[in-house]
Amino acid sequence: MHKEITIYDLATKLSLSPATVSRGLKDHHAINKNTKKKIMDMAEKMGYRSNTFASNLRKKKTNTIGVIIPRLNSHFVSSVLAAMEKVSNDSGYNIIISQSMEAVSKEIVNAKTMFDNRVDGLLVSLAYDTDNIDHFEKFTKKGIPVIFFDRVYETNDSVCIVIDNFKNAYDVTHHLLEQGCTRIMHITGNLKRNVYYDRFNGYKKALKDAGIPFKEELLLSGELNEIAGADAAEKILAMKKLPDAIFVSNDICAASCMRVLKQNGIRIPEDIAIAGFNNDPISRIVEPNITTVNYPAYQMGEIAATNLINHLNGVSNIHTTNKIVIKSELLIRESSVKKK
Amino acid sequence: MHKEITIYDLATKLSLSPATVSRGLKDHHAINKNTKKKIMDMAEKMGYRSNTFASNLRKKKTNTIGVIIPRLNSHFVSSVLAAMEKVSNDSGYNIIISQSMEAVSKEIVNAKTMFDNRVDGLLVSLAYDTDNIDHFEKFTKKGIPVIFFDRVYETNDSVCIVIDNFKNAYDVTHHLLEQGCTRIMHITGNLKRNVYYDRFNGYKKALKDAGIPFKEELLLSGELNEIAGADAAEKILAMKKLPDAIFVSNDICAASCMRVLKQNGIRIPEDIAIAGFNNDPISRIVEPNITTVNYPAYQMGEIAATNLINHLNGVSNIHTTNKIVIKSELLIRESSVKKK
DNA sequence: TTTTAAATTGCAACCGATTGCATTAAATTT
DNA sequence: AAATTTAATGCAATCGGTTGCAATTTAAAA
Repeated sequence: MHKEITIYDLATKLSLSPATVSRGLKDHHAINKNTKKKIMDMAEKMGYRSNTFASNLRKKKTNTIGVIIPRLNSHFVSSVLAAMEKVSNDSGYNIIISQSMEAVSKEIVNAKTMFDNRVDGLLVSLAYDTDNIDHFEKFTKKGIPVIFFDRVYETNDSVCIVIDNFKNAYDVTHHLLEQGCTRIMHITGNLKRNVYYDRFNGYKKALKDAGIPFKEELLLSGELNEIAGADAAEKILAMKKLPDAIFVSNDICAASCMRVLKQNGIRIPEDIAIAGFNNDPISRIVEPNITTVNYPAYQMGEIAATNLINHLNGVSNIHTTNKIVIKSELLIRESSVKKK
Repeated sequence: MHKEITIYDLATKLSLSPATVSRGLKDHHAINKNTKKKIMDMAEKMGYRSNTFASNLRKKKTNTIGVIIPRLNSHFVSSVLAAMEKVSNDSGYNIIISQSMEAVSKEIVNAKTMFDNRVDGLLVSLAYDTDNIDHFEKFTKKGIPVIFFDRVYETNDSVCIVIDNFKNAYDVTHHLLEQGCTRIMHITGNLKRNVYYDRFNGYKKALKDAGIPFKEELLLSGELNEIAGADAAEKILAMKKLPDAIFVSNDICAASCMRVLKQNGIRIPEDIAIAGFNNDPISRIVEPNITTVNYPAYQMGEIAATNLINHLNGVSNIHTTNKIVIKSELLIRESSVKKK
């Protein structure tokens, strides 16, 4: 357990002032080349490492980005985080992650922690039941940039990165209609949440445009996991009149639902066509492959992090941006195509 | 953008010394109850928030745990991280995450960053090609605890948290043998890595115990993703003599492989039995369900983080521990059971 | 050669919380 | 009433790097 080397040690060793050493280490223009070299070499030799706190304390900057996500349990979230981590890391930023566990209450606590930890910026995907973003106000008030992605809450001054959920859902529904389906069920999440709300509206609009009335009984809103998928299937099987298509807002749930349906003798897509959302790997592996919407998660993470960092570095200003919509598209696969 | 409130501001306002305020805020015993109350109230009222850096600088502690993982792209890693985040968060620790992208070179850089960021402790799952852990020496030299999990490197003084890969693989293979399979293929990852190496040995041992010689041609070592699974299937289909069982070291890969085999008319498990590893959700959704090994990822994350934090808090000492083996077990499902 | 400008380096005051030790006031004991 | 504890608070140094401004040295211009 050696003693930690500081710039003072280097300064003494080199008969220089700590100020010069400090500047030399960060390649300050006013320091002589040779002096710089000497400083660098000595730092290397003595195993010097900069003390982040001292630096942060003085500079009032942490080089840390906070990320708040609902839950770390899906391929989608993993991909987003993977991208954020990569971008941040490449730019010398660290990320600290916390899960709201889908609850505003926890989200509020997380936000406070991030605030107290003085993150330089924040990337947030909201919890299920978050219906206002007051708990992020203190950030903006202090000039700390906050970017929402995927699960967002749009206001005049919030910055959001999303896909066009309305359009995608419209496209999915439209596609199912084209296959001749008329009794299309929609299984989705909490309608308070923009993503599910928008998709629901896209679904309704497509029905309306096709002259088909929306039926309450064909809407199922709840969790969107494996278990919920199986439960949904049971409910469907118990219906008097079966749907001829199901549009699920999430692939895992869709796959699980499909599985139970198949086990009960329902043929996919002949009896019931199925479409999911996200392009989760599972959608490509189950049989039949599930028609879905390609949600560019990695790209979304990349864009969110890049924009935040560029803003922090003064390269660009996100406050001039209100919303970034990432391209996403329908992927038609076997589960929804009714052969002639 | 208000000015930040410090203990000096509080001190002035209350006509106390900063020292008293500092102690009062952390409930120091030598401070009068009423004084404490006054301090707390004023802190609340003025919107004081402690400056972590100043505190860290002084205390030489960051309350931050570093996590290095190969890649954030699997259900397994997500679950581990989810648990680590939860445990850390509940104990007032932050976690910073970085991905080695399966490369030692990056892992070394990540370790350095973590080191320079003065993490209080480190949780690591090694990259594909890491074959020594010298880059973590500086941590242990400084008394910073490092715990390896899943992908570990065992030495006398490293602390590892693992499952019994050898036994699990033995069990899987044994089970396949019991089903009457004799030509059992093994698809796995880089054999340099303990997990794959151990599984491979478990597989070989089971064969040996059954009096079946190991055949090089039945071993396929490479990546273990969706694409690799499909590729493996193609290779298998091209074999002169097909295997009658496949033991894949990863469910995603197994599912993908199975899918291609099925598309080519191979019946699972009749023609070829299949077993995977991890109990990824996908193994429960594809048809047939894949026999696999239940890898308690969440629990592993929990145990790793808990042990580290307990050590940091002086509740226990991990250095007396060498290895923790978590219980895991074979889950027999349709993909491997040859009906009579 | 003198003046002026440019290149280097140093001084010293921060940034905000923590803590060993000293001091003062109040409570107990003798 | 004097001596001894105990309780409560303050002093001041410390953690290590940063940065505005001054000082010094060196090079270029007059």
